Amino acid sequence: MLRRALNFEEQPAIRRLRRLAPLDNGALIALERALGAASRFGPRAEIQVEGEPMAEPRLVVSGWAARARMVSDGRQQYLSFLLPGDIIGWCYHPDPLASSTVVALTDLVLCPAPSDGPTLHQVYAMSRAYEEAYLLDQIARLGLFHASERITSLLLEFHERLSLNGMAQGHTFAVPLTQERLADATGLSTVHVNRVLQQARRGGDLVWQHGRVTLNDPAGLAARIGRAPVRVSRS
Amino acid sequence: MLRRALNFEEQPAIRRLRRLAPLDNGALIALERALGAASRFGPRAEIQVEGEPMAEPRLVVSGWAARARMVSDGRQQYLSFLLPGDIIGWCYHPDPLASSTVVALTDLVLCPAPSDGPTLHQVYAMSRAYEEAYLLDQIARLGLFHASERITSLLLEFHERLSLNGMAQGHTFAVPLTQERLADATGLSTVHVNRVLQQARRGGDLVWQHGRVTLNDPAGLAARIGRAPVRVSRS
DNA sequence: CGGAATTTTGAAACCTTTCAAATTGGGTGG
DNA sequence: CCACCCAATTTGAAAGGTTTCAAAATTCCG
Repeated sequence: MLRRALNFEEQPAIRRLRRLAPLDNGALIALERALGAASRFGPRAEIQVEGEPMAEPRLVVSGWAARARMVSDGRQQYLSFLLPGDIIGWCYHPDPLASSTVVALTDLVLCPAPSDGPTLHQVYAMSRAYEEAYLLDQIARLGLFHASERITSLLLEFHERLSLNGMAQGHTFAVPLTQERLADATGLSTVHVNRVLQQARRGGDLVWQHGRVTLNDPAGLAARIGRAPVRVSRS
Repeated sequence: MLRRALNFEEQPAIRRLRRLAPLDNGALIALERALGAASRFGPRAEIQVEGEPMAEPRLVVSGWAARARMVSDGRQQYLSFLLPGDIIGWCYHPDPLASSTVVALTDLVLCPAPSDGPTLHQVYAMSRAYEEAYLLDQIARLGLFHASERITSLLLEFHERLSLNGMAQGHTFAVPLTQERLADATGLSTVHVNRVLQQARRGGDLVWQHGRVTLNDPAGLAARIGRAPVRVSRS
């Protein structure tokens, strides 16, 4: 039992939630119980479909997903990424319709997001604020940046978020995305993503091998594109 | 008194809020009182600054504002537009920091957003949901669309929103933006916005004169770019 | 080991930006 | 009411970044 509890608190999802706001015992118990009701999805599974009623809110336990908009000719734009510890479908109004499709990018484990008590509401509110801030970053990325800056900026976001939930090892972290998906996120063509990535590697900015990325100088890259860490609350 | 009350309900801001959710008498009274405490800003006034603590939530009574990200070299990207009836700074977590700068684009009148009772909370939740949906649209616009589609898409958004709050007359509505600002919103250069707009006029898609836009066939334009009206709730 | 998915390459076409200058338009003061 | 000025729009030409298409090379997985 003790072992299990320990393991529980080391889960990236729980780590993230704890960093957003202090969790009391009741919240931790509710979360541990919710984890027991987790369900599993394969890559390309659609967790939520744009325009359809939203399901109950869920917590990403492990794996990556993306919010996406698709257009008729098959192209798609990733709006944001959902990583372990992120919340899907938390809503403040009745009868909500999904404003985006959510698709699993890897094997994905979700569990119900327990909503007992004000502590968890607090945490979800923080989570929501971060989510919105990253949406704004994504707009600035697409509207203001060139190809290589877009990719740098997105990788820095991954690094920041994966550091928060304990999934980064220093400047290294797993990115389970193909270049095609990176293109869907950055509004570029796959071919161009490939070329820009090669240039970044040759320039010594990063190493990308076997699904793992190492940013050689995250702070330097951030400075180069004028990026500051995302903050949503004073405390 | 009766006259005043009538005028009150015809304000675009109030019209919008009423469409989001039914307002009970208490809410209407609170709103009318809040309008009495309105304050006025000139173009370029900064209502909120990215990274600084957020002020109390406010309601846009009249005029246009934009949420923006700026970079050091003076360029800026508009993230979204704030029109009469929109809410600025409504937040669900404590000690919030602004994740974007809000700047007045015209003469702007704001009033405190009253927060008495569940009715108004409901309305603000709906407003928030729309705001997020339009942010997602903006991402898709920048990531997926070509110049002319971006502009069309944005004008359709304006038309939709200004219809909701009663500020559109059929297919015609005021757009108090210069081409330079349209460029800031669409991630294009001013020069290119100019050329695309000329083409749209010559193609008979729209008329833009004296700050007023007429879309000759909104539904046709929407179909051309695959746009559906934004919906956030089933009801 | 074989087959599918992913990454890589080349060259040409395309869209968009940049720069600089001319033109138009709107508002102000004389 | 006209002259003037500043802001906004318009124009041209050249440079630049990105896409497209098609095919080759590589990697991954069963």
